[in-house]
Amino acid sequence: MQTPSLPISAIAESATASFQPLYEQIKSLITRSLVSQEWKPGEAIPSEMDLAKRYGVSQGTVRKAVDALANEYILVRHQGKGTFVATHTAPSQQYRFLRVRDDSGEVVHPTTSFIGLEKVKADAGIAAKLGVRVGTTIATVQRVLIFAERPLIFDQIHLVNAEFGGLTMAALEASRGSIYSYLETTYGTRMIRAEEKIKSVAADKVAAKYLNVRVGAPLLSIDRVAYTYGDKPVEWRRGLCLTDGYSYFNELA
Amino acid sequence: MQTPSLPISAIAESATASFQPLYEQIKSLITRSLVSQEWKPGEAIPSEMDLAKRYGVSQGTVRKAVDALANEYILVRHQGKGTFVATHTAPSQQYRFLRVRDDSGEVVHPTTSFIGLEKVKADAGIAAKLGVRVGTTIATVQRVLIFAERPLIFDQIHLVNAEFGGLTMAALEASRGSIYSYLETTYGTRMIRAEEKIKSVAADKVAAKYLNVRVGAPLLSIDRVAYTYGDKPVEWRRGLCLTDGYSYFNELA
DNA sequence: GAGTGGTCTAGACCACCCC
DNA sequence: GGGTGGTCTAGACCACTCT
Repeated sequence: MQTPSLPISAIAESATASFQPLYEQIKSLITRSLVSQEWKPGEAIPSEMDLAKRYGVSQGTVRKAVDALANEYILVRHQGKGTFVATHTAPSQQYRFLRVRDDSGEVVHPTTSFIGLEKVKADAGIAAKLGVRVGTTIATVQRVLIFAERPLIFDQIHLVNAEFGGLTMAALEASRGSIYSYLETTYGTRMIRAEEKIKSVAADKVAAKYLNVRVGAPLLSIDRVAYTYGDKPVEWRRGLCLTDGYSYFNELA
Repeated sequence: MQTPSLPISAIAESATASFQPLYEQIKSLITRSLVSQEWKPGEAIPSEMDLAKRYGVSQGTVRKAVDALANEYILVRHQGKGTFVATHTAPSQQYRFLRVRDDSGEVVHPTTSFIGLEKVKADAGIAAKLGVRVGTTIATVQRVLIFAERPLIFDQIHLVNAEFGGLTMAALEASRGSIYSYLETTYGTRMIRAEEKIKSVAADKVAAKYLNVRVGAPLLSIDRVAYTYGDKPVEWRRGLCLTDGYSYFNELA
């Protein structure tokens, strides 16, 4: 059969000029359920057969949609068990976006030392990066990441407060893990993607103090905007990183 | 039918303990033809139906293998025309691995100024990175990349000479494009993947001279090993990069 | 054994390109 | 019109997990 019973959005879809494959529509529908937290990080989603019935398409089409989401690390498949909403809480996933490793390529798990948390009003620069109005309340976290006893990264992390109300220093310190895993378990918001801009800068007084180097020492400045489901930006951070014995690793394909 | 006529390698395969899906085997067979240059960069490979007949599998299985290779930018599909071996020669692909853009994210196409070419014997460090024996002849190219009239990157590029015999300054200068597109058209060797290690360093005398900055200015040091078909390393380079008005962009997923 | 995802096949029709 | 890749379906069997 070539013309399947169409999913809910199909009628609206066919009215638009741009053609969208069925599996893309299914992908959007699944994403919608993730945004609405029908299925939360760590939980199993319905089986492929069930989803096929629900959306009125074949199992193969659901499979293609799930394949795409699994490639983006939004879902995770486990043969014989089911398909799960991806999570940052597993130890191996705690620092999924951290590309700094020791020079040999060995992954080093850092510990965190929190410095402070304050709520500020967004200026034009940060408002643009986070897609909010100027003056929106932003939570700013300062911390140092320590690799093998050495302070290596000084982070300033800016979060949209509306998304993460009630964030406190005490809670962060108690969480003892990565910020992302805390935000995920507490607010159900998972970072699925990020963009980084890297520069080489000289250490200023503040960075020099926290990283224990002289003013003027060369550091990596790593700017990051992180996005949650539906490509919504929710975090902007700047990390200043010492690269003495450590490097930023990247794969190009 | 569940048991298809098996591809050539299947008998050997079934004897080994590790199971490999058919489409992975097809992928290897296609890769083998790329390594042997049966199909060269820019050329079309046989249609999916033809490949299916050739390997004795269904079109769907060939499709899955080609899908994987297309995702790795090793092959490129064109609906209605065919599937082609990917190439670095198209203008948009000339600088596929170059992640330096101006701060707004705009792609800037640099021009090249070659400084010199010499052939040297590999020391232990470079031999390890390129997977060759110590003492193997290496061609070392020095150049500066110029972005909007400004010298921004000073590169030292090391190539396995055996792979690229007869490389001359004159040929490089005449090529007027990226090194990769020259190597690809001249030697049929295409870079399919690369790994970079980034540090922040202070400019030394040489870099300061070529980049027109003071000694000690902070620069990105970008180390790269590039691999061709079959994950064979053939190039190691170090670029020293000014990040004044420009940044290194990265996508994390 | 029942249920899940993983692989493979066979055949249909669509969208695109070129003759 | 004929060939190419792109989408979708239907059904089979395999591999893994849990009970």
